[in-house]
Amino acid sequence: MSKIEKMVQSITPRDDDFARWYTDICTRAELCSYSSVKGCIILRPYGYAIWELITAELDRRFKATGHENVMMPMFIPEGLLQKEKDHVEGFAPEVAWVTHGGDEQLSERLCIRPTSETLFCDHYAEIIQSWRDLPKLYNQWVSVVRWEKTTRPFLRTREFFWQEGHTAHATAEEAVKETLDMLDLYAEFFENALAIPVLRGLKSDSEKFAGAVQTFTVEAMMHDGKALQSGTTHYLGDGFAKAFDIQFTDKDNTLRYVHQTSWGISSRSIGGLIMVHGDDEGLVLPPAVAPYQVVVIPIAQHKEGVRDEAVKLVEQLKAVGLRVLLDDSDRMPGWKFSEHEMKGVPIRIEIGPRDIKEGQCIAVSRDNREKTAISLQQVAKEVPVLLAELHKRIYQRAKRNLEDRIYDVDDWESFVETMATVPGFIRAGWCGSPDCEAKVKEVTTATSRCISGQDVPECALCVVCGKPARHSVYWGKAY
RNA sequence: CGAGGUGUGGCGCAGUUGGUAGCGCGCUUGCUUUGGGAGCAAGAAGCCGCAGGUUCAAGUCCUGUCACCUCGACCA
Repeated sequence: MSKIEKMVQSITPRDDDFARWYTDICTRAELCSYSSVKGCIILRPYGYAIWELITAELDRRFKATGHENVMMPMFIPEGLLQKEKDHVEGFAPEVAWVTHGGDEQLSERLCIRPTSETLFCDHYAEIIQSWRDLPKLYNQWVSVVRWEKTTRPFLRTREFFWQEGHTAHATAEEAVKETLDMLDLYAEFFENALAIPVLRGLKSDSEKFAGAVQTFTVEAMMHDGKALQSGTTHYLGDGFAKAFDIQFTDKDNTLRYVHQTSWGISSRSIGGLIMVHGDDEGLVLPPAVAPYQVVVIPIAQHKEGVRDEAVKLVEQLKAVGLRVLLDDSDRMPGWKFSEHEMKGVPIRIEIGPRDIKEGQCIAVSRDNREKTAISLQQVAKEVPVLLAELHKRIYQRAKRNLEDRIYDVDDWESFVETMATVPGFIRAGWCGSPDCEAKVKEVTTATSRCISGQDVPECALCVVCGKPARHSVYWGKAY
């Protein structure tokens, strides 16, 4: 069997079967393994390292905007979950229950948190007395459980890892501002850390969070044109406060209910990274969340001086704060190239006897495989530039993919036709009626991804019923 | 929950009319190699998902059961 055949075998080509390509990358790049429980994955060291970098990037942003981390229990007593009517209706079908402690049946069953609004509310009712106690800007990094029927690594798992922010404010205005500020923070994170451009907007009533007044979302487009809801922020109003009796004495000595928000980003974002940037060679990681930003591969390292030069190179790069791996294993160089491409390492540096003679090394960018010869004295200066350029390139490529595949359509027939034949989003007017929205879903399987913040032109009509449009909506098929 | 499919070394698979398990990759050790997945040699590793049944004899046939996969349905 030829070498080329071997390489082709190792991973399903992206355009042949996107779904298989995706799961191939998950396992071949050693991000995760399937566990013995359906829908629960094992995050392997490489996958977990990416998640750690994602959490570090986000956590830094949360702290900088005044949020504090806490840790709530993982169990919610049934009675507590049921306090807010819409909330329990939304989540009840997919919660896992604990019914026994040892051999004894519990007097009240406990659900394993699918999300923690109820726990935070219960706690807030206890600790919030005065306007001086507000705002409460809490966040937690935990896993939650939702008993999904169809599961896929990272994209939809029964247990997943996330952060959930929960805040309580004295006024509605302040809570709404928090909701929008966090939406902006999420969008900035996706663009600057993950190099993923997003659309941000409001969810329709049928798509919003159970118990929320308004849900905002950042939606990303995957390489195959499907949408991935990547982060949501919810304005909860005072509905939870009333259900949980979270009141405070305001400056004018009257009792008021708090106004709340919640917001989350999950390990699903790793799935987004794969599906936005990956190619037939494997993963492509943006430098900010790459466990190794540079891999140094010595060629013929047993030869005089090669390993020493490689070690010096690594030290230079580490000294400027880069995450660097020296791959001095006894594999063949070609094997190492393929392996680190599979893992999405942004920059590979080759250094062999030939280069050392020239006083240089060869840097190869993962996304375009372009080779640059760099003088050994200049690596610490040049490599960060290459990393920044790579980030910019993969962001721009993803942005073109998003923008080129948004279609403006104003009649129902072309809407159905476009949705059936062309991958991507459709931007079209919507009257706001749930019936029209439901019809889109029924006929095309696409859903309203978000309502754009832009004003609707006077003349615009609902693409379904033809009545005057109240919103401009992005429609698409979603993961 | 409906329809279909698959369970055999770590992974991917073969196993014919029933006769007591094999291939590729990977793994271990040694030597030679090293600029796109190296070569040679010697090794280790499987009661064939589980439980019954038929048979002199079951990976293979029958019954039951469990798990997983695909497509639907479902999925704040």
